Amino acid sequence: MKKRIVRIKDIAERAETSKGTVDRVLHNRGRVSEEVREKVLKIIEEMNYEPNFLAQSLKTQRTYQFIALVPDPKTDPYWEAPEIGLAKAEKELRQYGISISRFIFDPHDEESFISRAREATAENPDGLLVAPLFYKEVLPFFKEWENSNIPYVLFNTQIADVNPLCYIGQDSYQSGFLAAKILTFGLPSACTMMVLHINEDLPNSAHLITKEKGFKDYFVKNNLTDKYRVIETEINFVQGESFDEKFGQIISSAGDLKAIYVTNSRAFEIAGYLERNQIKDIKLIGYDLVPRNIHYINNGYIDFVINQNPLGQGYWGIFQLANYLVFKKEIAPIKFLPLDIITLENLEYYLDPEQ
Amino acid sequence: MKKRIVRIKDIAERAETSKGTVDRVLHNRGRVSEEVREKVLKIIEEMNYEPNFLAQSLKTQRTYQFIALVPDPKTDPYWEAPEIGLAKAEKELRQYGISISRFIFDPHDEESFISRAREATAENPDGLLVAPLFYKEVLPFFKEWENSNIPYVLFNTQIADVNPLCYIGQDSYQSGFLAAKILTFGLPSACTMMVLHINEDLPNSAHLITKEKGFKDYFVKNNLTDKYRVIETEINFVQGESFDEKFGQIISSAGDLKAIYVTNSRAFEIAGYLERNQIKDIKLIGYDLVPRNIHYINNGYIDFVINQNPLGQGYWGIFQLANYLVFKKEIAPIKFLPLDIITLENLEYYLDPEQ
DNA sequence: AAATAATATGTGTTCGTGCACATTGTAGGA
DNA sequence: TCCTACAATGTGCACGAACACATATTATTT
Repeated sequence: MKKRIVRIKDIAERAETSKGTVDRVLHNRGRVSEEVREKVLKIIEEMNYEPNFLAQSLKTQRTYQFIALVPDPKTDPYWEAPEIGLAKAEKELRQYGISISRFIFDPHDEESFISRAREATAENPDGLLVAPLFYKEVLPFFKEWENSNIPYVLFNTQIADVNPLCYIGQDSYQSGFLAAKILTFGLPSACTMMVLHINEDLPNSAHLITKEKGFKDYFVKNNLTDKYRVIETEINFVQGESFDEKFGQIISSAGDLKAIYVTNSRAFEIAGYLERNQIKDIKLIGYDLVPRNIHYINNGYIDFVINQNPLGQGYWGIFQLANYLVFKKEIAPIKFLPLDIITLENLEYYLDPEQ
Repeated sequence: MKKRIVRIKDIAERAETSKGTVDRVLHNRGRVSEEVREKVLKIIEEMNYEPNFLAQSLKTQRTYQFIALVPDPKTDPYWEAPEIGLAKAEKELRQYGISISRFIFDPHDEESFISRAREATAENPDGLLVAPLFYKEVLPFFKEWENSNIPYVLFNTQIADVNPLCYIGQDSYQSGFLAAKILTFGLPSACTMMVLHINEDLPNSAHLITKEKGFKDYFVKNNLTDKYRVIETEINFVQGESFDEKFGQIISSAGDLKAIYVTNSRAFEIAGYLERNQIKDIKLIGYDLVPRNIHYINNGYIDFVINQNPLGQGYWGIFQLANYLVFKKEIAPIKFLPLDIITLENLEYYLDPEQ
């Protein structure tokens, strides 16, 4: 069952022509009579020719510059993970001539995003990976990139009605829906649950609203609105201010509160509060394996987190660009990463970055 | 920041010698004076030479034959998934000269395993991927493979005190532990839980015993033995026999039964029973996304499954062989795949085989 | 000292592809 | 009829590594 590799030379022989001509047919370089062209195409089909990727890549020595337009990891530990994924992809893809430049912006500063995006565009890269945190600000760049035919991959934040090469991330709606399911599973009796947005600029964060909607819809779709009361709260945690006092008031006015669903990776703020006040009968669910969340999973104040796999988002984002540009694969426009449910007992298996 | 690729020729120039000599140093082919050898090695180090994998692979045209010694998918749908993973790895690795032969055995017949393993060994492959279901029978083959220096990767069933290239699969103990956690989370009140082994030859299935131990230990370690009663049952489901009657008796004699933990992928047998008898207050947790389990997750009779990611096991198994033999990477001796918790609300994201 | 053996080092071809360049073929204009 | 223009086709080199083979250098024997 030894599969003989079909080479350009083999095709040329069968077609009674030379490898130059076959090459011209393969790459549509013209200067081939229609008659020969068809004959060669037919034989290519028949012999099931597949270009030898190794030889191709060795010969052309083509290099690809990708740019990752991502938030500064120093501002929020969440953004450390995509960088790890980027680095992993970079390492694996270097031998194919792919290099990745980072253009780092401040996730709380639109202006910094705009100037970094300008710089990135000026570099005229072969592909872009973008965390499009600022909806309004990023739109004109999409246009620009489309005009210059630069494929761009979006991750973390899904944006409707644009045409990226693909989106990589989670289904925000469904992740809210899942959070509701888990909490309901653990709280068979009627109670109050809270959706909590911490330190977020909500009008600019459509995906958080989508999570909240998914969470609330779970109760509607399962006819549980009479049993559970869902309240929504926003809170800003400012260093130095008395968070505990502020949040204590919120809790005491919330009635029979038994569960809190934090829509971003800052569940550790609440876990800290619960620990300081020795509150053990409020279930807490949040997002992401950032170090402080891991700490509170380990000591039991966070019950579950949903892993958004930010590492995988960075990794797959770059890989999709490579798949498209280098390996010429078809790319599905959306790659939803799984909604991993993580709790103390399966935590450690998600910490291995090798995965 | 353009990284100039370092070639053998570059090293030869810097060392004032020829590429032939550098090549001899690189491959320890001898016939090089100690003096030159050291100089070349030093320069290789200095210039940070990394062989161009593409050129290497193109030139050598080395082919690798891997053999997958796996159970017949026709006997149990669980075994369909590793085959999909194998096929995926095969496709990605074909261009590196890797081919995979399947040696399929009957998972209920030791003899068929032995004869397939004999045949596989006789082929003298470059690497083996084995599901070592039969502990006693597989041991002598490990010896043989080690003597012939054939690396072998184990998956699905972990075996102690042998030296595979690596093991790929789950931590059975921890998965039982996790199952107990989930059920306890959903059942805050005291009740009885059942560990159920369906159609299994227990003495030959150490990993199922390990799961059971993990499950039971959860209650011990969390001081819950007074609250929850855990019972253990084995049942064989034979086509045609009245399963419902047999199982009905088991249930009714079990007292306040509120949860069943099925240790293999056959939770669907119980789900079917629960559906036929319209029992809705028994939580059911099992393993794996086989089609019939998916069916019962969708209609609510299975609450959770833990995904053993059999597809990933096949995929990674082959990839580890390739990483070791072809890409010369270091291989960690154990690769535990995550304990994915799957329920209706996040099911679909685990069904995409592309992941 | 010359012949031979043994060791050390250098050169050239090959893998499959892409592309530059060389060659052949043919039609049309002088 | 010869020359030119241009389309059609063929040839050869390069990419980086591996290996066979050729050549140079030194050591050993006669």
